[in-house]
Amino acid sequence: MSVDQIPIGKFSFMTRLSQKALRLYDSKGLLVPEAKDPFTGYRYYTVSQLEHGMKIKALSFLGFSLEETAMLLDAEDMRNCEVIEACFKKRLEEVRLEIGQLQKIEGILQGSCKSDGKVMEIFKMSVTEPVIKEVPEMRVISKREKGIYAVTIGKLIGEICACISSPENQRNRVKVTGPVMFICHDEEYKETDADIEVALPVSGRVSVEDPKMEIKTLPAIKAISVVYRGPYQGVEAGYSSIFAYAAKNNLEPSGSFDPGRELYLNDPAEVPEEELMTEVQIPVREK
Amino acid sequence: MSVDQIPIGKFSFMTRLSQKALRLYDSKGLLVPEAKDPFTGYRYYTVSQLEHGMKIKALSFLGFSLEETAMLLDAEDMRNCEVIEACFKKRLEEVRLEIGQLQKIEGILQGSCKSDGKVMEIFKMSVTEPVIKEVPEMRVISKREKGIYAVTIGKLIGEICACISSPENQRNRVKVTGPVMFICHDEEYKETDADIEVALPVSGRVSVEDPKMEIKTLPAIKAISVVYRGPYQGVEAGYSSIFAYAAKNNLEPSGSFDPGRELYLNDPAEVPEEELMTEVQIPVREK
DNA sequence: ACCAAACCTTTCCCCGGGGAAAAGTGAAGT
DNA sequence: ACTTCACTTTTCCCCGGGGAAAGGTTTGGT
Repeated sequence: MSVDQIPIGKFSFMTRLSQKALRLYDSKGLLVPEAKDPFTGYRYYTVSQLEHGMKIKALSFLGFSLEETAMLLDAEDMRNCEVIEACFKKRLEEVRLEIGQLQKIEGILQGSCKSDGKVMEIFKMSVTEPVIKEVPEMRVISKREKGIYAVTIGKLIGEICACISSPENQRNRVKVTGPVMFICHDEEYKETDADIEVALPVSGRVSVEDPKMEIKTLPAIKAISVVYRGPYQGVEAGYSSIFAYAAKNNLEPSGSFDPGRELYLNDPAEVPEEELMTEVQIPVREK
Repeated sequence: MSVDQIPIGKFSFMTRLSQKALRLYDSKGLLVPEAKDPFTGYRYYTVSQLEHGMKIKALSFLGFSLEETAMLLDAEDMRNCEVIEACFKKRLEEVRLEIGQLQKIEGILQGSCKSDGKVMEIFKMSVTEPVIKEVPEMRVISKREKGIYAVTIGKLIGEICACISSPENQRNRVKVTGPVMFICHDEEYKETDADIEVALPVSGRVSVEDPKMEIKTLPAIKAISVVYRGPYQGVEAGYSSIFAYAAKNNLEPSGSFDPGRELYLNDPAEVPEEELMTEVQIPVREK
């Protein structure tokens, strides 16, 4: 074996990349062995490829996908700093989101591990009795967008709040007349690319700049409503008790033609998440 | 559609589980629709299945695998609290590990995003010039185990330290004569189930309790050594520069017959991780 | 020169779904 | 009765490898 004819096993040992990973990188063109025996198919790497392998390892440690990794390495060759920086910032955002997510989970697990014997309580979320409500029509400022729930709802709330607290709207005595609500336009549940509308009831002469932001009147609806209390990701308990109630009382959720709403009754920035209150309203009609 | 003949679309809307997920749960036996049309294959769920669906959603939000979820739900039915608790504790450990991991990544990304223009520096890790060293033989206390690097090494170090600081060994004036080291018995690199030995040079009359802990003498070796400075996950830079040096100087790493060693020259509890020093030694012989 | 051990190759299944395509079916309106 | 649209079904490919199997190769020792 000449110096620059390193078979995969040794190269794996040198770079601390598994053989499996190396073969994958070969097939994706990320790290193609310098030589390949045409008969046996044996891969042969060179010493100069060590460094490249390590860069790949560093980037995938940071959680970049192979596609992004390839792009970053290209950009590095071209000294295209901006692309790299943008990509890093994006990843930083993602990582922070994941950390937040995991910390929530940690809190929940910790809570239920401490209070031993009460482990089962995870399964029970507190939900009020369903009631039928006549919800009057409402004038709202709203914006609709596609995205991921956890991200997009927060973003839209921020944008709407920023808008109504603009100097002009302050001067016009624009007032908020109800809690912020989320209107779910998807029939089927989907985590990504969900069709999300966030609305905030207002009164007064509102002016908007953003062309995608609307002032409109939500129709009056007859809905089954429950109030769910607890961390947001358990909110489906509210949905489930509504649908059970509807089935029992011979009502039909008119989902397709009038979307369901969620009202955020208090502010996650002010109360711990176990005390968050969310009202779920699903429009119904008699069968 | 009778009340308890809910097709998949509506059930998806009610439980906030995607159709894709529901079909998967069906095929795995986690949540099998109450009825299935034998001709068309249509799945029909019932209102009473809503609750079960929500439990699955809660557990998978917590990051349990489908297999674990199935087990947990079984255990809940049998009121088998211990199993549940054990499973939760295990998951809590995992989550904490993941959080730690992500926070490291966050730190690195943050560091390189702030100092703009220096984004490329990620790619360069600081490594000293390789040197050839005659490493003398050494009497060590060691323990060998299979596991995951990040977890097992720390664990073994703890156990060994606990052992040498036991009252009996203190009385016998047992002394630590060198840095703690990790001996890598795997030829190929593997992340999980790695064959890990941790050793600490000692002198004096050492007594051990743990039957898996050994007192032995590591052979003298001739090795290429570099000192790597920086956070541990960049240590492969050290390996890479060693192998490049070996190739250039016509030396052959005798990996298979004498394993490589890593010496941890300072303590992660005392210095920030950018100042961690790790010496890598790869035994060689002339070709 | 031969054998065995160590090494390499490819292929297929697994995780937990998302996305898309091709095809069959239901309910509703004309 | 017909069409049409909305719904459902299946199957296949994707992420980033880990694990295993079945088979060819190279090396080292005798």
